[in-house]
Amino acid sequence: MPPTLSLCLSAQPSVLPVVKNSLSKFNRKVRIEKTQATQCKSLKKIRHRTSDIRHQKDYLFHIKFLKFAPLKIEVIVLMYNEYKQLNLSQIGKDVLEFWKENNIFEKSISSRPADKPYTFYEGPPSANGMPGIHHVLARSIKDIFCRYKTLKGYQVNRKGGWDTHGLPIELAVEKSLGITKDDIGKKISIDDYNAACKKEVMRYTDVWNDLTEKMGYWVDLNDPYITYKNEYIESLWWILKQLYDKDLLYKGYTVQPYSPKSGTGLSSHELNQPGTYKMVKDTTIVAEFHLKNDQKHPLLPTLFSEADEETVILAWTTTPWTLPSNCALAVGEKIDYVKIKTFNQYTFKPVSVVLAKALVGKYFKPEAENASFEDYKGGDKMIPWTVTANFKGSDLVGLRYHQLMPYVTNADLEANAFRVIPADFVTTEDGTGIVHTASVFGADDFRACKENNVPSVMVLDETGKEVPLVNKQGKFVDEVTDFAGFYVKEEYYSKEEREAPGFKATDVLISIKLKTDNKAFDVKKYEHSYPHSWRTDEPILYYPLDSWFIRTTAVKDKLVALNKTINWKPESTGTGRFGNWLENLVDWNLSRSRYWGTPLPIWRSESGEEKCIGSIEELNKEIDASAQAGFMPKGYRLADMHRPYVDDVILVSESGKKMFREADLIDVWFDSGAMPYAQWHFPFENKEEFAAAYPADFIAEGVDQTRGWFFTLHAIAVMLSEASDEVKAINQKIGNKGIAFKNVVSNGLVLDKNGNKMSKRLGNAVDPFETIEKYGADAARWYMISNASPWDNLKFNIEGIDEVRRKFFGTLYNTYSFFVLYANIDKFDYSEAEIAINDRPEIDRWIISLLNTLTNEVDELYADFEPTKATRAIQNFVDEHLSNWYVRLSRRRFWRSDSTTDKLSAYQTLYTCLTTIAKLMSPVAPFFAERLFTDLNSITKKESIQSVHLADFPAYNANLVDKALEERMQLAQDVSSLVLSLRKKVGINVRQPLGRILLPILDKNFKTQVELVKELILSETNIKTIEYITDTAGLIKKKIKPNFKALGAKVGKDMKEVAAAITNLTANEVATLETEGKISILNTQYSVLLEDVEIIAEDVPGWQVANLGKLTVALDVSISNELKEEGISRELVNRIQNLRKAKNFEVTDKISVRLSDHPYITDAVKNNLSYICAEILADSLLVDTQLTTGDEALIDDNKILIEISKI
RNA sequence: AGUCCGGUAGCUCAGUUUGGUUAGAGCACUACACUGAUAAUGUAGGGGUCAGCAGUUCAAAUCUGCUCCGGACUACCA
Repeated sequence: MPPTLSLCLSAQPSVLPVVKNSLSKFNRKVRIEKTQATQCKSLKKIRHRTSDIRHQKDYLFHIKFLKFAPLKIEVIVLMYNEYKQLNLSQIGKDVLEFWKENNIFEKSISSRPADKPYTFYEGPPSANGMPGIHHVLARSIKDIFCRYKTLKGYQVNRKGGWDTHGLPIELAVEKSLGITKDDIGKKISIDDYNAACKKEVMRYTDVWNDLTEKMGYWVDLNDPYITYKNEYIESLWWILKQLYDKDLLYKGYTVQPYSPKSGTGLSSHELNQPGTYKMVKDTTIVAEFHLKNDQKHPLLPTLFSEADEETVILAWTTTPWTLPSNCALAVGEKIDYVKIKTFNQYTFKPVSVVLAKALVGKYFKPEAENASFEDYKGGDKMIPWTVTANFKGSDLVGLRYHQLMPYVTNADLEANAFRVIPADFVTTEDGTGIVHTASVFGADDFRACKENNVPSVMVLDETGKEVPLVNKQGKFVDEVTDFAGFYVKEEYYSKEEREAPGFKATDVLISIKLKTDNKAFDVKKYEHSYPHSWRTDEPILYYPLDSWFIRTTAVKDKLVALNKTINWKPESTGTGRFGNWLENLVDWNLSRSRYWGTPLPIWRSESGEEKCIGSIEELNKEIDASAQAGFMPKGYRLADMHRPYVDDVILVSESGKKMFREADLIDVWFDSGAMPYAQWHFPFENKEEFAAAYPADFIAEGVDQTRGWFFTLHAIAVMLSEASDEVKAINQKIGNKGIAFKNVVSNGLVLDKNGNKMSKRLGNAVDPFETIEKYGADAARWYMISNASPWDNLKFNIEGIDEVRRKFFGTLYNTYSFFVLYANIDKFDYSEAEIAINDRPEIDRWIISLLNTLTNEVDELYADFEPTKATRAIQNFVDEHLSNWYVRLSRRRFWRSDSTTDKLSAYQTLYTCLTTIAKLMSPVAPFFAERLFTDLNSITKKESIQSVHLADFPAYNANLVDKALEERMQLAQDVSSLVLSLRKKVGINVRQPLGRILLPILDKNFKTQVELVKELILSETNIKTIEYITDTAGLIKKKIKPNFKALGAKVGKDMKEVAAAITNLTANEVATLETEGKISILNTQYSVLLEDVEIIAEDVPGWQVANLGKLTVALDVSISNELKEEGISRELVNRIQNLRKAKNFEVTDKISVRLSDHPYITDAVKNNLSYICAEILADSLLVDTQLTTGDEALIDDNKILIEISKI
């Protein structure tokens, strides 16, 4: 708001004209706002200088009239805000207040039509950790495009949200309460535990809200969705039921990391905790799998080429305890394998082994190759060997072998297991190039076996259920007779047991047995990294567990196809990382064995009857039925859908049996992926709101969410587009094929300035609050956006923010300051009629042309989600064009223009530039843009909007774009730059006028162009005239350069010769080429045309010459007497202006001047008197031979005295 | 290990899609100039094995292959 000038007057209303008249001395337009009686005495203090006003925020004057009755008058002074210096941090705070007081965010939504929505989904943050600087980046990106679309006239609702479930919260609670999972239900009730989770999850809500506000992120925090709310969970249940009903939700078996000590599965997230992978020394075995010699297989004659030959396949394992469960051997189809005849080192029996060719050297000594087999005696160190066959992995596929450790077998196994299968994960880096596969103890193994229909080695437990050979405590089952009850991992035994004499690890016992049985080829200790449970510190097992899955593979093709309709920024993430991931999609494992999450709404009876509940209403009905059957209290209602309460609900099956809830929770990613529906409590409420906000036009998150939120959003949307009639109907209505979002920006990481990941531990994390407080949110945002594309990692350097502040905001602020300095003096308030574009001078039309080009460019870049390029374009315009050229050249027009039209044109043009820039930059720097815009608009009231964020995006007017003008202005800049550079070279400064410059003309257009910008060049460089010469005068020395691109196609490999020939053309030959348009070279082998070369005027002999590309400028450096005097006059003006400034005169003060008499300057002063007086605003200038007072000044080493005084 | 991104001046980044011979900008540094935009501005300068190697080509920062380094995600394996 403009500052208020309060006047306390003792006056009758009739005195108002007098007051107004007095106020006019402030040189300001005034508007009287209101009057009020008060006590005052005289009018003395009204004679304040304008400069006092300019730098003050509040103006309170106690003006006293003696004669009249008391009267208070509040006066608004119409003037633009001026600032002593740029303080982005303060601007941020002020603007924030302004937004709050005036509800600007709400207005930015309500002022746009509801039938033109632009839908944004907020990926919910988890408020159980402190926000970091990377959140500022991520949220800036979200904010930018929402603000941009608002400017483009869309209504952009942004519902906030909180992600509240999941392991990090459980961990934090356990840490703060000092408990472990085992204590839940013992030391602490599950009730209290859940309450603690709810509290924990919103722990930093205030901090987050504070950051959201301070960084200028506009999102609706009043009514956020919260994933732990019953309504939210109910929507999730509804979705799950839709899937369940279409058989897309099923119970299956999968291999997961498992901790036997704590009896729970671990997520991959838990395995990625620091310190879980440790180096351990394990007993490893290369086992011999004896091939059956009575099978039918094409390779059999090769494998058993000799009578009684015992042929085995070698496979290595670091987990010998899995060998009893071996069910297949995996080979790489493209890998080369060999059969080698040799002896077993433990039993000394002859054997033929199969292994990868590349790994032979690992097991066989080169010097023993083809050694004598007859001379070998058991125990010899040199074991002879010889290669007897070669084949590919694909040749081995299908071979059957004898079960290695036949504790458990059955007909299915005998028929379908114990054979060689192909697998893509097999390498020849380690082992033998053949992988021992125990399907239930390895994820890869499990998958490979499934693909090849290999059954697992399992036993039936007491309930008749199939279980692996290792139980959940990590011990072998009874069926593995030799090792029954033994822990498979040494670490599971107690310390005492391990230290007891004669203790041997199970892996060691297994090796001994295999050695004895002639089934071990090699046994060694091997050190490798292996995952451990972060909770118990013991090695984990990969173990098969029951899990609930979503059958995403059923819609894989649709997922892939629809992904191609999504606009990914950057594209490579969508096609590469995300696309490949979809191509290799597996079913989504939804189960988690935890407490704090969304419970799976499935109840089962012991006999396998199942019910999936899709709403609270449905649940209540079932509870009532169950109460009827006596399983539940009558009228029971579930108050909180979390565990343990939900587990108390027992339902009744069709056959009247008790049904208990499946204990699992669902993956928290399902929570966030379901937000399009659950945030509206769809389909139970808000159906219209949902339909109006589906799918999202735009989402943005970190690239780490590719397989997180981006995937779950996509997967759920596609699944529902198939499974839910409600969603199908809405999709049909809005023409959605089944996607959840149309545009997605995946942003990279924020690293520290050395490229390291930020972490509290390393102490290199940047505090966002500190940064915003110190530099302002705008500078931080602008820096992060302009410095690197959102998807590239950002090396965050605090100095870069400072640079942005100085370089961009500083320049823009200076431009604004420059504008208001003169606009306030001239009372420019844009009340005058708009000057027609054609009546504006060249330079105004030029900057307006560029401004329109910029507007168009920035519009396109924002629309294409390229904020970095947009900011760079704006920055370049402000620095290069607006400040460094337009303002610099137009300076005089503002403070001393002979023509009022010209001056007005300058004001209007610069005003337009500033307000347009404010709008263009407002999505990225919302605070500064707001201040810039309102500071200008509040005075002119040109636009009837309260905030820049309520503006329309500047319209692009193609008619205002004049490419020829832009080109010739570039020419003017280039010529000026060359002249200034020549002046520098010869040491003649710009104040000394010079007579002429010479421009060689290369084409007709050139002269026309230059003529139009001639005045700008002349005034910028202080030159009197431009002359043109053509080569006909023979004054120009030319240089000819081959145009390689044009010649390349023509001469191909003779390029070197041709280039040399062209470069060596004589001046005459060049002239011939120019006049005739072609010339033959290399004995007429080639004919060179004008477009094949570039000819530039390189030099004008005898002149000072400079080149830039094709442009050449020659400068006449001779100085006539007249020019010299003019130069001296300018020096004098300069000294006097310095004095004015030193004496703190106002820019507008008129002065009188007296000079001492000095022969060096007297004539110059005489001959340029009117010029000098006009420049320095002098009413009189006297040369006074008697002058002894005044200030000394030096002009070209001549000392003079100058005395100036205000009139 | 796989997939993806990146490696250009001391620093931050353009340029690579479509190959063209002196590889640019800003910051920083050095020198000079300017002094009514002045905690501003202008001019000039130094500074590069375009990560490395090999190939294609008359010509490679740009295309191809391999390698190295950094990062992310996924997987974690005999």
